[in-house]
Amino acid sequence: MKLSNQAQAFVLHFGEMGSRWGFNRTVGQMFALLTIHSEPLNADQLAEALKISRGNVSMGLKELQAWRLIELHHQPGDRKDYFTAAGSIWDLARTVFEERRKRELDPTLTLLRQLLLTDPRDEQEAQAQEKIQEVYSLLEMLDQFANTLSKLDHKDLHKLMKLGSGLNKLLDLKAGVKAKATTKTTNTTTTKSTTGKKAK
Amino acid sequence: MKLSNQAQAFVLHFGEMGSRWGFNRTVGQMFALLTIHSEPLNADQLAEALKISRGNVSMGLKELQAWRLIELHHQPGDRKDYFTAAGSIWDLARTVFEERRKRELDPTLTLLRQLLLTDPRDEQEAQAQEKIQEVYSLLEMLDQFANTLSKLDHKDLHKLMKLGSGLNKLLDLKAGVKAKATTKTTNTTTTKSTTGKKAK
DNA sequence: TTTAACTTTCAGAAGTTTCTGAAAATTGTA
DNA sequence: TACAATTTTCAGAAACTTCTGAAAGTTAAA
Repeated sequence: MKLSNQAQAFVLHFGEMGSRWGFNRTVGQMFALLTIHSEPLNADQLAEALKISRGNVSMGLKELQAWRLIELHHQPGDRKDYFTAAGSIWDLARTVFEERRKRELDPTLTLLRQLLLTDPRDEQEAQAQEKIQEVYSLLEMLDQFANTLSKLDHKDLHKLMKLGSGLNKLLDLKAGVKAKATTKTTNTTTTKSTTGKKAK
Repeated sequence: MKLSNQAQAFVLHFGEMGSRWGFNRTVGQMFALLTIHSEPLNADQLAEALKISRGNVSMGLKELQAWRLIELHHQPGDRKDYFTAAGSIWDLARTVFEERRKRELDPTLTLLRQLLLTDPRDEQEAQAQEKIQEVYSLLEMLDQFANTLSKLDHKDLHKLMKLGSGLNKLLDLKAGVKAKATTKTTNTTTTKSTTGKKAK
């Protein structure tokens, strides 16, 4: 398994960034590699390509399975386990999204809900309670929003893409007036579609 | 500085979660404390309340300032620096959001854009390129979306909250009467989940 | 059965991040 | 200016995370 420069750069970058998205460097690399490589890969291939130990690969695969980001396959006449990324890019992004929501947002909401149940004992606590309520409202909104987003299918996603930065317009549309033209000119960075081909 | 149970719970939780949102435990705690405490606090008070060293507080404050999440104040006749959270909860959330986008999404978009410039040298690379294009499209969409969201003011936010999970309706609304010819096949792949416990 | 092909586990090593506290730097007042 | 109040820095210690590789475990086929 020799990686092209392209694949190498992609994989290394997702290793660094991966830690931001909830998994460690090698898990991020493994996921990136399984994502750009269309053929299934086995543990030895991953270990060789990423130059990491076999044991590390085993642990990484376990974690990626816990995240439901990879799928196990078998090749006829070969006892090795082969893996691919589970589903389309959008499926993967959605899974990461959803999983993080479960892990990061839900526990916080649970705690805040609990804190809001006890009555404040003095002025100080009353003010704190108010802040907690605000945080709670915001996070709950985010949670619902994420929930809705993650339920969208591929088609809806494309609609949303086409709307682009038109969210403002949508808000106006739904809410009626709002004449206050804040001149929010969302400057849309234009993609240079280099490949010519429209992405599959 | 003695924290109420309520404050204690809030602060500790945000310490744990904070690391997910891009800063470390104590920075998360400091931020949480400054957020629920309505009065400005100085470095010594933070150190005492959170039981951490003075030096650590200094570093944490520096980081919070870099994130533009806190504000410096002075009390007449007191040379100490006092800090409060910068703005409303929504302002804070937006700042965190925006800052993370800059740090996490933008570098990735830059890299992917670069990768898309070089022509694939074989079939394998062509397929990889396609995947990269897909990832790029998705992330760019997210980026624009986040960008739009972070520009919404408090009022728009409340509208959005009221819409709640009505995003679907909005999508239908905007896209015309496109009949539901597309049956939503929401869950595509069901992984054979061995769902082991997360490794210790 | 037994064996060989393969995967998983886990103790300790290596690497990384965070924290402390004493010393250095900065600042305001007299 | 001198000094005291305050903040910042940073070397090393402590805490935490990740990685390796040998050994244990599992499985399929002979």
